[in-house]
Formats: sequence, structure tokens, C-alpha cells
Amino acid sequence: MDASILTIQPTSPEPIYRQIVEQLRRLIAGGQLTPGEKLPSVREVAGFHAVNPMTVSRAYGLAESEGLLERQRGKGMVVATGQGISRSENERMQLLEPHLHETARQARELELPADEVVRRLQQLLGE
Amino acid sequence: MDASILTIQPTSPEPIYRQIVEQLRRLIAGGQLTPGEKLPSVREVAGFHAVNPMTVSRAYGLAESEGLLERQRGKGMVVATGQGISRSENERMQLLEPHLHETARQARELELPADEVVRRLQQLLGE
DNA sequence: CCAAGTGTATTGTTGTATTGATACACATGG
DNA sequence: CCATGTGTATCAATACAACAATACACTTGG
Repeated sequence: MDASILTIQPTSPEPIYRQIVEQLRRLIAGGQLTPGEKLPSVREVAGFHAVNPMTVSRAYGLAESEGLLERQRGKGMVVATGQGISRSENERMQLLEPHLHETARQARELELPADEVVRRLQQLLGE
Repeated sequence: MDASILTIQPTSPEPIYRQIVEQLRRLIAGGQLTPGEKLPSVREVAGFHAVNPMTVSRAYGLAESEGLLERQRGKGMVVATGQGISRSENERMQLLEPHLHETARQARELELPADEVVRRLQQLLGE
């Protein structure tokens, strides 16, 4: 598995290890990472993105304790069986809910017409 | 002015002072806070939301250096003249852009159909 | 078997961010 | 004039994130 599946923004205020965990959560729920699939090794990710191996390890560890990943001693990390298999669209949508609520809140504070906001999002999703 | 215009989530990883600044930015751009309008005092906000006065002061200070607020020594903070007056819808939309991009990214990672996401946002905006 | 590959525990250091407590300078209204 | 209201400078205390350098336990392929 290529280390390029993960996107890391070192400048973001969002800590790197959390960026990784949340991305894994979505990629697995969305089926782009399937149960049993092998993840890029800690050192591979660390080298590719120029971050500390322990930072990646921390992310993997959290993902494991969350049930997203399974550890295979001596081999590597693997997407947990039982994850992602039959995630209904509804379940996946719930992972987006908090973000959408925040979007709505900000739009209201900006007094932006709903139509405009919706249209812009639609445009972005079409790319 | 009531301290309740501001919403603060103490549990959020987003630091409090930044929550305040960004909210001010939107409330002013959206016209819910108008130029010359007096803001709730540092101690008022701090008391109401049970945070440290210096945290609020820091937010106000940043907002001032950003040109959002003006300081009237001994009196208080006021929405800067020249702010918000004729913020075009386009300008306001740009304040939402980064958030919308992130929404699109997450939706793609979740492999959610654009229609569903758009529909849900529309629903949230209608409330 | 053993070299090379996994993840990880450990310890320490660095830089930064966030919050807090206190004291201060200023302006206003009675 | 002075009590009371502004905002804030200053210093300290934490907490957090990331990095660095090791060392370890494990598995696999040659």
C-alpha cells in the first residue's frame, strides 16, 4: 500500500496524528480501505511525509484502540475485519454531520442565503 | 450588548480565543454586528461564559489588530467603522470557502453521493 | 538461523499554545 | 476627585505536539 493515500498538512493547527486518524476513519467507512487491507508501514508514511515515525505510530495506535485497525505483530497494521464492510450510507453520513452543522452555523452567522451556499458546495463536490 | 451573542464551546479543541475571533469576523461581515456597535465587556463575556478575562481580551486584541474592532480607551471595544458596511455576498462567501472545501474533501473520502450531502446541508440551513 | 522488515515503549528535548492570576493605566459619571 | 468601569501588560503554570535517538519484541524470507 502506498503512503500517498494519506494527506498531511504540516501547517494546519490540527495535529498531525489526529489528521491521520480522522482520515483513516473516513477512508475505511467509505470503502477506499477495505477490511484486511495492509496499511503503509509507519516508517514508510513517516519517510514519505517527512514526519516523525512515532507520530505515525501514535495515530495507528489510536486507530487501533478505536477498532479501525488491527495489529499483526511483526507484520504491520491492517484494516480491522468488521470495519467498513456494510457501512450504510446513513452511517457514513453521520460522520459528516458535525461538520455540516458547523457549516450551517457559520453560514447563518454570515447571513448567507441558503441557495448560494448549497450551490457552491454542489459545485465543489462535482470536481 | 449582551454577552450571549457569542457561543463558546469549552470542550472543543479549537482554542477559545480563536472561536471568539472567528465568530466576530462572521457576525460583523454578516451585519449582525454593525459599525460603531458596542461589544460586551471583557469581564461580562468572561463571567457569562466562565472563561478567563484575559482569554477574551486576547481575542479582542487580535480582532482589533485585524481591523475588525476599535478600542476606545477606558470605554470598551466597538465594531470598527468601515467594517461590514457593504460586505458583498461574494466577500462573505469567501469566508466560508475553506470550510466548504474541507466539507467536500471529507465527503469524497466517505464516498458519499453529492446529492445526499447537498440535500442534508439544505435541510440544516432551513432550520 | 538471521538479516530485514514490522509496530512500539521509553526517555528526553524543544517549541509553542493556552489559560490563569495579578496589577496596572486609562476614562467616565456621580 | 474617586469609585467604578474599561482593556491589557506581565509573569507563571501547564499542557500539548512533534521530534530525536534508542532499544525491544515480533515475523518473515532467504
